[in-house]
Amino acid sequence: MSGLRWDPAGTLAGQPSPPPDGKTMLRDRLLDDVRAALGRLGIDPVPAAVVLERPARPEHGDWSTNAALVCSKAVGRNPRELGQSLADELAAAELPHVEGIEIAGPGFVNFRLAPTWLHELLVEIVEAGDDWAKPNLGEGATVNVEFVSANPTGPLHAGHGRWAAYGDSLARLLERTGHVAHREFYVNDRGVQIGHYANSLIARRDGTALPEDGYQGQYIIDWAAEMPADADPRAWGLEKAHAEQDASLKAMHVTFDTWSSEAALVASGAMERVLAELRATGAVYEEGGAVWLRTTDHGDDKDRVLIKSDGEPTYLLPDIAYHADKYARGDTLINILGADHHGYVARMRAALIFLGHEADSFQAIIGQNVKLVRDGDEVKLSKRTGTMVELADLVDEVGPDVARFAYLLQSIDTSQVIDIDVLRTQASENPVFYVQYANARIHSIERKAVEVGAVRQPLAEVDLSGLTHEREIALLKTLSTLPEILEIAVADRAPHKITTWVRELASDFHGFYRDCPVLRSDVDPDLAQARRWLTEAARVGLSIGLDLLGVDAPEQM
RNA sequence: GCCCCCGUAGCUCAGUGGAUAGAGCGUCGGUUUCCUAAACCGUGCGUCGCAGGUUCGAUUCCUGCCGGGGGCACCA
Repeated sequence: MSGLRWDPAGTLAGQPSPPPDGKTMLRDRLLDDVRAALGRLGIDPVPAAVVLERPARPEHGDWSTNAALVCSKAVGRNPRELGQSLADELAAAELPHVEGIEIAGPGFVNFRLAPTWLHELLVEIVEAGDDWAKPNLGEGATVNVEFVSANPTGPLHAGHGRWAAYGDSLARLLERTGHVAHREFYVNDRGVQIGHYANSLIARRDGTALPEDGYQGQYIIDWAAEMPADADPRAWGLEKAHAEQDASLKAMHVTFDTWSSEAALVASGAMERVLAELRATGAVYEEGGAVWLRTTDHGDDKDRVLIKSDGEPTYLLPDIAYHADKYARGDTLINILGADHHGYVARMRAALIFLGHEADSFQAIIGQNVKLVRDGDEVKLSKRTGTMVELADLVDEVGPDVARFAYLLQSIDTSQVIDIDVLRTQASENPVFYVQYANARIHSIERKAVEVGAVRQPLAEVDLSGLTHEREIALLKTLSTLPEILEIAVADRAPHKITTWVRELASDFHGFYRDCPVLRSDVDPDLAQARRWLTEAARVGLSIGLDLLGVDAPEQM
């Protein structure tokens, strides 16, 4: 094989031009070829179930298709025999980069690719840099992501950190895939809890007994001591809680575009307007002195009260007004909620449908709760009882990177145990450092190169064909999966899939670093240049992955 | 009773329609004249909770059951 080079016209010598949209489309091209070959074998239409997938085992090649398994019944041929015909047909087509086509197992057709496709990929990654792997799935669609939304009656606790990390990372994922994300925090600065909170501050300031429904946390005592004598405890308390929460979130590198005040919304008359709108749909009725919404029309298991028989609105009514208002800041609403709120979803969706919104424009993500462990015992997180671990303290102790990575290690569907002692004392063996260390090693190579005067030649002048070591191939293969990982992660609302990928990438880089020296004197100069650029591609991958998690990529550790 | 999530290696968890189910931690052992050993390599006898069903094929989808967590207000 001759060396693969990048020429100024933007085509790869000896290879077809890359697709104009710049997407990594080898897989799509291969699938098209498979479908065309099936057509020539008389299979029409080709079932949608025919797909290309990555085999679990390397000896099964780089790509595999289930086509023969899926189609055998329809054409009355056994899968292996049909697979053989398909393999022959595809072999005759002499597809680019395809080095071998074999039939295996029950009838899989496996493709083995030449390393040239990975060399082409390397060029694509390096040329695009941080703009690589940006599939435009959203096409500019606006998405409102509401998360955390803790009551403004105290500081955030360590459990809130999970929602902060998850919500922000999901927003980053949406932004990378062609959506416009709007991060929003809803402040319930109205209602009975606020009264209890203000009264607790007053009691602590005056040294009187805490009211029955008061907040017992130490922070109330501290804050009351800070409160100026002439301050309005309610207004001051709300501002104080907001400032503390905002500071904790910023320490985690999470910032919001909008903090929405429930009190301001209600004062604007939005609640009355939304009630009138609901009445206009005929979905509102009175019974037992209360005003009800017929949410059972749209999947709820019982109707819900909007206005209690004492004339006071329930929490639901302002919440409906709020969600309706959010559509001004996003065509799709994503709400990230704790498991204890799952019952709330059906009634809210029903209300929004009555207001004319599409059922799937409101997406609730129900995350499982966080258990906090310290000294081997669970720490209950409650503002009321006073035992709590503040998010600010946790982040202060272990840093934002350790915290975010820990929160994003697992699926949001799994209840999570955060062991503070593990985060703190095992800091050096924490998975986040494993990934960051890979990045630090990349930069250390460049620092060393400068030190010894090893110049990196322009990519266009570098022969990449020497990149055939299994470590080099493994690293490139993992890089190649990022676009599809991104698609899956955003579709599943699953940032932890990025965490998994970035750990895999770091692992591949550490293996490469160990076995494939870049600057050592006994390395062939052409190969050394190719490895310099492979290192750069790895840097791009780590940078994109860590950025999606909101974790820094330090150049030195 | 009804609804949601989970049940995979000693522990913490990935994987979610494919061919012999994977990582990290822990255990035990090995690797360094030149880019950071925060690394690398080897070491795992797992009924993928149990039973049916759908499918050419199920840890993955469906149903039932068992176990764990969370909900089921004219509270928020």
